[in-house]
Amino acid sequence: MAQKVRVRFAPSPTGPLHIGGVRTALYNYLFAKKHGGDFVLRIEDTDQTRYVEGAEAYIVEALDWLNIPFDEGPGREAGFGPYRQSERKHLYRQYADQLIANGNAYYAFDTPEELQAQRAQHEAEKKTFIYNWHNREQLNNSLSLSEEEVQARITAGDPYVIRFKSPKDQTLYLKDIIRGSITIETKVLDDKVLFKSDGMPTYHLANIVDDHLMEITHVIRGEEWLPSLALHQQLYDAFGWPAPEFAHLSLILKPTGKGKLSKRDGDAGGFPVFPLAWNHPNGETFMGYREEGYLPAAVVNMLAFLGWNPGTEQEIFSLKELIEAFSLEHVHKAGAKFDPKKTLWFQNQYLQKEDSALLSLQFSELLKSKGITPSDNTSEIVAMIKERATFVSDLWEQGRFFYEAPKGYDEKAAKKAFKEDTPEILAQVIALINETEEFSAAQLSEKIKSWVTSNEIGFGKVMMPLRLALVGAMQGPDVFAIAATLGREETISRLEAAIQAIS
RNA sequence: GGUCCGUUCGUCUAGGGGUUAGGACGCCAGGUUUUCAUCCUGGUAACAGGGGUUCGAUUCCCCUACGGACUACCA
Repeated sequence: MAQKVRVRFAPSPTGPLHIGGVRTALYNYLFAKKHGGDFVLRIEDTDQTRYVEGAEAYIVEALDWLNIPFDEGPGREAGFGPYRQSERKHLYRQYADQLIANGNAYYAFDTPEELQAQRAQHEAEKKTFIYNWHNREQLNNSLSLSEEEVQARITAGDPYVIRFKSPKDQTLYLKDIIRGSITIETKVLDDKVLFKSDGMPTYHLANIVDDHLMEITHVIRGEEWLPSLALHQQLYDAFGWPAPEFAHLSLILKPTGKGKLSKRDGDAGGFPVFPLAWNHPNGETFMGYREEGYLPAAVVNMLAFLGWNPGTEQEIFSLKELIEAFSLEHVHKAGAKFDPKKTLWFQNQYLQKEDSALLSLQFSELLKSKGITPSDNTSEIVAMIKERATFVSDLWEQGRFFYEAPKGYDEKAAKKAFKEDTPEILAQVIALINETEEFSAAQLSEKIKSWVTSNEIGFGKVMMPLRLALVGAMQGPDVFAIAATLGREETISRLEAAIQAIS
């Protein structure tokens, strides 16, 4: 079959996109690109009551930030639109009618209250209420009522829904790319509502109609849809349409404890659960990977490996490599616990790979926010300290001594490094520095080291106070490199300050 | 409760009838760096349990346990 691969990501705009959703989008994207296909974004907003302002824009922005943009969707028309189900409203009714006409669906007049009462009663008797073959003749629908009465009630404007007529005795053999074959007896299925009394289709109907109309070839979605697969397959059959292939992704679980990852886990564990920060209209706020300083490629790489693996031992993958290596057959069946520590590791790997000049642009912004004018050599400074950082924001703690003289000295280190003879030694170092023609790390290193050796002073007595005087703590890159970057004048000034502080 | 899905180191996972059950994160130890981090080397640690099938099961089948999803005129 030479049909072009078309997949869709179909979120409901009820809030921000959680990383589980992001992963579903990512797998869809990777699959589409691997097969030279299209990645469609469809907004499933058939439930008007749950619509949240800004959610759709958030989804679009998140996918763009992550570099997994959709080819088609709201604002990116390609002949299959509109891409919001609310804008496709007029399409669905005729399909529901078609199913009634061919005997696969029926009208039901039961009110929500009546159904609620049925459920309550069944529960009291420890039974499960299922609306299907076993009781639909006793309920209020076009299967139990006469044709005249049905017509009369519809004409009178009685509210009704349209339900799928699930067959009694059929065994369904369903296929899932990840899970293999699944067997279902239709007698346990209920007659799902396809069309609501408010004139909107439910997810089930809209989903099948849209996937068919949009020529979707592969449905890659969350595991929560697995129980609906039987219905969906029956719907395709009832319409006489070829069904797409299905792949159900397992869920992302909490790092500790039981259950799936929820938006609250982020606050509890101190890690983001959303790609972008989100301010809910109701006042709730959630942090995002972008705002916490994660690189989008790191987030994508981490997410890709949550439930999938390439079958090799490589773990760092560019988006291009992911597309190349991705396959649904290698998606793990079991749910994966989310690991914030591993995410940090991915972030660290990507920061190290990031170009220092590029990072220095962001670091410069950070410096400005602290009232510091970035120097011309910011890029070289970043190159020196980035291996100690995981985020751009770490660069400040790792390199602040390049921009301001130490305000004090680490107590423990000072106790160890600053001795009685330290002022004398530092004074001699200053003298040495003044003699150095070219103030470079190499020259400085050469000069001071040979002086230490020939005078048998001991490296600890020189190097430790030197570092402490320049940095304020026992950390950072090579002391001579620091001194060279600081410049002759600043270096001497800091050494003099240290002498002052000790004496 | 019912239906469906799942179960390999603490975590993400590879493997798949005969392997010293491999890698990564984390953790621990050693080395390099006269600091710290990096880096390198090594270590720790797993086939949920019970029955089959088989010469042989971690791998195939069944049961149990545990985990998860679903069970709305939500998606």
